[in-house]
Amino acid sequence: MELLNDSLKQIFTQAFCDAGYNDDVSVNECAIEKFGDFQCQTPLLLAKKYHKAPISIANDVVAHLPKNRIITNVTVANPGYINFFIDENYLANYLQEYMQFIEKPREKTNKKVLIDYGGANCAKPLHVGHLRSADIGESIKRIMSFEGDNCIGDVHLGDWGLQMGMVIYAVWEKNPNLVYFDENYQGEYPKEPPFDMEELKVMYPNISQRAKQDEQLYEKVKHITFELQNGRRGYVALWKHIISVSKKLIKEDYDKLNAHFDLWLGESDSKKYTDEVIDYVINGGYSRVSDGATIVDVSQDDDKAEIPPFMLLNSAGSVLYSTTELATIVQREKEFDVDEIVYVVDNRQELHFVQVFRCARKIGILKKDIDLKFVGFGTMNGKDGKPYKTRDGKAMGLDDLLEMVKAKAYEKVSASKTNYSSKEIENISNVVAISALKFADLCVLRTKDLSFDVDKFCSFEGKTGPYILYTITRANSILNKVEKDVTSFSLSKEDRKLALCLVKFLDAVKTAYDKFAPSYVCDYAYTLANEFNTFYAKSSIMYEQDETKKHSKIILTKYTQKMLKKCMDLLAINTLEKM
RNA sequence: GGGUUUGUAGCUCAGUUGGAUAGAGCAGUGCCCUUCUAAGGCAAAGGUCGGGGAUUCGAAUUCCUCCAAGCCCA
Repeated sequence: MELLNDSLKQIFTQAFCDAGYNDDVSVNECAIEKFGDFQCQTPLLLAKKYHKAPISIANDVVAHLPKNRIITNVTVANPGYINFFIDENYLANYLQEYMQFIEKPREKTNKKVLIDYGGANCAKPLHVGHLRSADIGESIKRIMSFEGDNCIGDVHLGDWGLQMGMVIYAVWEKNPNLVYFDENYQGEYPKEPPFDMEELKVMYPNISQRAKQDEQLYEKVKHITFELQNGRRGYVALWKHIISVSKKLIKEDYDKLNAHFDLWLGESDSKKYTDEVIDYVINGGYSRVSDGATIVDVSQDDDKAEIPPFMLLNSAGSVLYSTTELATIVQREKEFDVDEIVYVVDNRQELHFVQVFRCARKIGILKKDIDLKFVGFGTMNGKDGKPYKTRDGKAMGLDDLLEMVKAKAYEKVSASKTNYSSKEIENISNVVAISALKFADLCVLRTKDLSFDVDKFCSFEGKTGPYILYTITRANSILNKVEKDVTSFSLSKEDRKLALCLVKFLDAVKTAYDKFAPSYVCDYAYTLANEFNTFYAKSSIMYEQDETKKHSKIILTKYTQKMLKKCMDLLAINTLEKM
């Protein structure tokens, strides 16, 4: 279908052309509502080029506007704006077509995108820092899919670090007689892990805490990790158990946030490509040795400041985080044949990724020109402006936060609605809590740091997730009480604002797509909900006497409900039928 | 020290390639539930857009400079 923006642009381009101005024309929303739905500011931009007053250009153009059924009530305002409204009959038809159009799946783009947005560490519980990556990444994946890209989400677990050594130590401490610790053991290791999920949960925090004060313990853990990475059989077997139990735990947490990954790979999975990468770099002559470390220079002439070299191997000859990252890119090309990789990670990692990306390009290890995108997000800060920590200096656990918000929601639901069963109250408060949390996280522009504030996440009024959910339930409530299959539709003056808002959905999604920023979808959802609530308060729908008017209002209600659900789906936030 | 990001209402944040009167939410004020869910609606109030300079018909937006903070690298 031809979108309104394109039609408008076409009409104005024609008019400018006929009036003798062969230029790029743009049409945007009118800044002042009473003057029009849209406006064209192009005369202001052309004044200099044609040495003419913008107002006279505007008048010229208006005189040449081609006949059409879209634009009405055109006016020219100083110093040279062309303001106009959209014809209501046209809008009514357009809206109906539009609602059908967005239901249909987009044409596929042939672009295969891998989105890296988990980053949880095995054996460590998720904390508030993981919230943004999961929320933003999942939404970006859905937005890109909506626009037709073929998306794969990878959790990219941290499964190769010191925390693994800590857990192995904890297992040893509990039972040093297990076969995993017998160096002479040659046989098969047990299939069942020697611990369950609940036990695993406390192992890392316990040892981590103690290792901070106990240097001997810390050294032991480091040694275990070293032995694990060098392939000690018993440790590797135990490590596999830790990974599998850990994945279940982590999946539970991500499920709560509605973040669903297609791939459950970790840092260790790219291990098989690291030797190849190292050979490629060294034999290709791309590296040099500096202070014992093997590095690759990645600075460019046009850099304002010198970008530090990419480090392939440290002075001890060990593989580094950056090397693993490079190997992961190679893995993603070989195994998944991706065209683009999107990294949804904390802004603070930008330099690291710039080095990795540059190194990958410089050494030419990739077969095709993969688009490597750093999509950084701001840090969750405490009220002091520094990365958020609880009183005992730790990042707040995701579970603790969830419980707090849920308790607040529970209080609210059970206080206001007495006729709900306890099960319903439980379910409603759960969905409300998650929506509050996710929406608060998503509605701030991705790149900005955001201040962590429990009260904000617990707020259910105003520009919040629950407000959107509430609006949907209000619409549902009406739709459940009226005749549903109405078809006659015409727009009255008072309802045109809601209709105009509905047809802006695709613009919002497009912006979100271009900027990798779900906040534009949040913004749109809020504006639409707000518009609907105004419409709701102003007019009685069930009791409307005029049949045509009533039918039209029902259809608008249905459209709004659908659209809001669609937005929430793109944000990966669950909605409710009633609350 | 180098780089980078940010500074907009009391607080948290929007602000399209420079455009008309800088917008929301929260907090606070005043209204609106015998009609569809008041987690709502309406109205008013709240601003030297960090300071100063430059560019021009026109700057929160571009440039320069200074101030303050965060982050990364050393």
